[in-house]
Amino acid sequence: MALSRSALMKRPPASAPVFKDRILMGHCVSQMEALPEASVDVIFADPPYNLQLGGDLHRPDQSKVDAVDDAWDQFESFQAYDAFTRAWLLAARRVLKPNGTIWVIGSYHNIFRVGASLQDLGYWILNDVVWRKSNPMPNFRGRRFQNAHETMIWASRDQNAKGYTFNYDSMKAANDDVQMRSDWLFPICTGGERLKDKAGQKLHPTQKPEALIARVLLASTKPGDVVLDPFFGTGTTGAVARRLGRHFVGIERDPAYIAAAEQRIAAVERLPEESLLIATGKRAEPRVPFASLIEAGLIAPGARLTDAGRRHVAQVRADGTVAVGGEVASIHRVGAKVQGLSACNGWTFWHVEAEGVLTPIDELRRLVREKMALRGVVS
Amino acid sequence: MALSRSALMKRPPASAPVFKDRILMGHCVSQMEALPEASVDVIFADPPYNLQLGGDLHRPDQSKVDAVDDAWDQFESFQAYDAFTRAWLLAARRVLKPNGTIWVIGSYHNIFRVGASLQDLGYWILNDVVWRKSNPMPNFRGRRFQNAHETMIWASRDQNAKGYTFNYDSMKAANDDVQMRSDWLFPICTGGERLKDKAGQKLHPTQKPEALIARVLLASTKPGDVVLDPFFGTGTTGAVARRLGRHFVGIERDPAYIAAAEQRIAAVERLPEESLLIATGKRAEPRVPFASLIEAGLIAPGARLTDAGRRHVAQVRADGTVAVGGEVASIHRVGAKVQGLSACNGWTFWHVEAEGVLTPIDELRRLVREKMALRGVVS
DNA sequence: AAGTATGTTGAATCAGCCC
DNA sequence: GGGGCTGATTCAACATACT
Repeated sequence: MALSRSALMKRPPASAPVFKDRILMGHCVSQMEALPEASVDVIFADPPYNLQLGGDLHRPDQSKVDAVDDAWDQFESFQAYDAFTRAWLLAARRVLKPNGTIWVIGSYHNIFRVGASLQDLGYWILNDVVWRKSNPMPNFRGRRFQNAHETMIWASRDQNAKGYTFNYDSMKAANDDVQMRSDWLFPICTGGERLKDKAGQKLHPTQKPEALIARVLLASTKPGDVVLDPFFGTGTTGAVARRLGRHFVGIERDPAYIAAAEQRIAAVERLPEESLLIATGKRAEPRVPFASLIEAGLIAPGARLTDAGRRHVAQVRADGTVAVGGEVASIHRVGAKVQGLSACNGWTFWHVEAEGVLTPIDELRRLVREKMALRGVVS
Repeated sequence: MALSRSALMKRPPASAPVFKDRILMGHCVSQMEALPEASVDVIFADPPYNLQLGGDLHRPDQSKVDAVDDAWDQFESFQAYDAFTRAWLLAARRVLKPNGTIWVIGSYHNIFRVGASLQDLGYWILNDVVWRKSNPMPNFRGRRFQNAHETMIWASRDQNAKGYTFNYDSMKAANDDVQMRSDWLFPICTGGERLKDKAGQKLHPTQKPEALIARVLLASTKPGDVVLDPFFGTGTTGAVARRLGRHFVGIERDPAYIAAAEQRIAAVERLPEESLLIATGKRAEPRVPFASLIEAGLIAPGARLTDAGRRHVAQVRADGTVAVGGEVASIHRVGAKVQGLSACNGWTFWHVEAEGVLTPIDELRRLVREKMALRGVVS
């Protein structure tokens, strides 16, 4: 057999476009419609905010605030903005893999409409995440609270999609060993990170900080995943994806932005492989049937298991089940039964006694796993 | 002014609308329709969130989470929820004075629909304000980010209403003389503040902390103003309004909640005029994720950490974990591992080397904290 | 009395795999 | 695709009991 199955599968069909690590010029809806169905793992979208600014805004010293007044941010009405939102969210959903997820960032001007459209189209919200800006623009007129945050919505493609990527252990380890919360603190994009034109003016009005996108991708993608950004702008998503060993697809209408993004991304170096590994917890450990402990000779059929308080005793049977009284079932079922609970982790509940010392059977499982790793059974 | 229980229950005569400091029993829409037009200064609304919970949820210790499964939170569809939302927002808008404002609190389950409806009905959003919970419930299954905040929308009755109340200087003074931001940190309502029944069970499943409502009223009302709460529950809004010298109108369907609210409010003493400023409590030391050091550029992915004696070396990964040998985990876990201990403070154990000098990463954490303090984002 | 250990609880859309 | 089994998963406050 000359060609392995995996080799065959890796080759893209001749008809499918090679679209990874490319910027597609054009409107986001038509460009997404041209992409293969179910082909991207994550979408990060920073759509127009539909800012409705009245007149010009001036600082207390009378200098004019450089507002977002680009043509692409103007919509005639909420209805027009909704129609646009639904169109691109629909096209995005087709491109997303069944277990893919989407992130959309916005402010109070547009995020409520985006969130409602997401729900209407069948997406299932997983979290809303607040980007707390450590250095937001002040409210110059003193008529409102300082607008110090933006909102990101993280949603799966379908309500019942349970297999989406969330690097829980990685996030927790990076956050002092407590769960990562839904409010994140980052500075806005300034200084050397902010792209400027030759005149020293900012190239894009709403360039997002790379740190923000980095946490998004580290949380919800694996190395090698494909990340689509339908409002690519100057390519922050592409730059971060490349640095983190993810593939990107960008869609952008403005050739000037595309040129800036290409130059920017080309200068990005991918981090070395070993810096990109993701912390994994117990969930990623290989399964070990309890019977393996018997087969490995670590526990003999007929041996007695007890809980830490020696209140319950179970007898090990040759087939990997255990018995308490007339009850014969798995270590988990029996552990639950004797405690009157609906569930129980038998690995941590049951112990074996040797010379008066109790050892949790989870310790024996660890030994089995070590052996498996040595034999190369487990990659 | 003494409030008797019978006085609280008295319905206002239709001819002379004396409706201040009363709880009206009934459905919020019909009760609001019976109120005079343009008669209240501020509305604070905590509507049903339309949580769509699946099965039971258990904590890791097998205890069952007491879910919000009350009938009033059940809606057949998003469409049904939208119809309900539009109905009460419409009735609320009629009751609101032209320069009045409305606050609505919600979570990602409902807040996007509320926000879109507000905009559709002609309200004008002034801010969205994030309530950051200092002690939120964890995500027990580790499948998402910890849901650590709720969102409040603050809106004026009309786009062109410029005369709404915003106590800018009061807010700024209460916030160490920097503008009050749109993200507020408060603990959830527990302990002595949480109303309990005779059996010691919580009286209401979603009682809000008084401190949160107090900041809302101190920001957007003047003493003597009338505050309407169409989902009065156990009367947090009424209690805070009375304490702060504002009038309230409550609407509530459940007689048991009304009885509890009456008793609660009757026990509240109005604060003396001069003491109506909020006290701000800052946490001792803000938590800094190790990942923040990477995001701040103080440590690069791939950098090497060593202990003070240079006996151990760990490599920093892009996701905020570190690695020694095959072990990938937090700075704390890896520090414990290499020393053969069960625990370790990674902040003081690990160092970075620059020009031959070892610096504990705790020093870098200190720098991050200083920056945060300078920007006023600690609290 | 002061500190330590243990138990309880909160607006929650909270599994993955094999057969 | 459905059914069944395995076995992984929590943070900050507050309350209570005990040393």
